Amino acid sequence: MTLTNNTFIGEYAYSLDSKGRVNIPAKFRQSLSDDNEGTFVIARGMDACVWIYPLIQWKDIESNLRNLSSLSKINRTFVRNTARYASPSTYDKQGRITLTPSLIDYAGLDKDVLIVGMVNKIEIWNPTRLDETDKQNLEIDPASYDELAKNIII
Amino acid sequence: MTLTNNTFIGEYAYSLDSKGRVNIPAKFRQSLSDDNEGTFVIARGMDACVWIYPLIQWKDIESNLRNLSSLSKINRTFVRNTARYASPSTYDKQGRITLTPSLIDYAGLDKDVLIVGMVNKIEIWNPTRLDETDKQNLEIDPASYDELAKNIII
DNA sequence: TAAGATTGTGGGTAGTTGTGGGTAATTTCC
DNA sequence: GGAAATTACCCACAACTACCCACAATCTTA
Repeated sequence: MTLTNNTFIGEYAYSLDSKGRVNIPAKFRQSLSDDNEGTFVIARGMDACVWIYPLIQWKDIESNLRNLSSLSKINRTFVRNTARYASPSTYDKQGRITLTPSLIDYAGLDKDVLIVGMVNKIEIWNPTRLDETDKQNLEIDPASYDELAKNIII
Repeated sequence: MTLTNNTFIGEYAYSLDSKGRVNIPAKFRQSLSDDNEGTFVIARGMDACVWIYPLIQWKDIESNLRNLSSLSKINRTFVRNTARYASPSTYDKQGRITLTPSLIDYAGLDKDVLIVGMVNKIEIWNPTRLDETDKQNLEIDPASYDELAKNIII
């Protein structure tokens, strides 16, 4: 059963092989609409993980970046930080994408990885790091949850 | 996999040889549309790096410069600084373009260089200088950064 | 329950890519 | 005009990547 196109939920324990390849869960691949041509864009996450966007989602980001004039220093920095660590990756016949050494290093990935659906994108974690991050986030100020509640109905 | 035409993302560690040549990453060359005829325009970056535009992108910039009245002093200065150090460069059979000594000097380039995709253009950095620039940019006011991020959903 | 299809994982191979250097053509300068 | 320097073009090789095949485990279906 496929939910909405290009929407990803759920958590999967997969493995990263010696060539830097990870399988994209079949459910996620099925959710990917055809206009993505089997391609994702991998990038640095804001947390210590890898972010994976469907191609068309990324194109949206890209066209926003394109409209930022490089005359302004802050724009240059923003574009550089966003684009620098991103790269397209098409999955092979087995459904795997190849991660860059730089991203594997950034996310501290080892053989065992955790793949997490984040609705409009996918995250790849070192399980240990995700645990640590979870613990830190337990201390989130309840007030900021209240703030969130204004914007989303659960 | 090719993204949009004339769009460049990702970071690559390449080398500048004794003849002043740098390879343009294969992914970037594939992204270059045919009407560029394998030609880039190299210029001084606003940061301490070399900027590389696809030819047709540069033509666009040229026509914008053309529209700046030379009555204003700042316009004259801007046009002069932009045009002065720019020059076209076609890549050879191996995919390399030749940089001018003036630009190599300006960007302080050595053997090891970092090639960064900036969406509509390419930057070539001395890795050490980029590190330094990154550190300086940490001091950017977070508020203005957030302002940017507000308009771009990542 | 059993057979078939699908999915995740490992590894081999051929083609591509990055890098160095050589030679011929072109330009520059005296 | 001719010598020196520079530039453009070509070849070669090593490293890497993309593509292919194989197999075991799981899920689906009759």
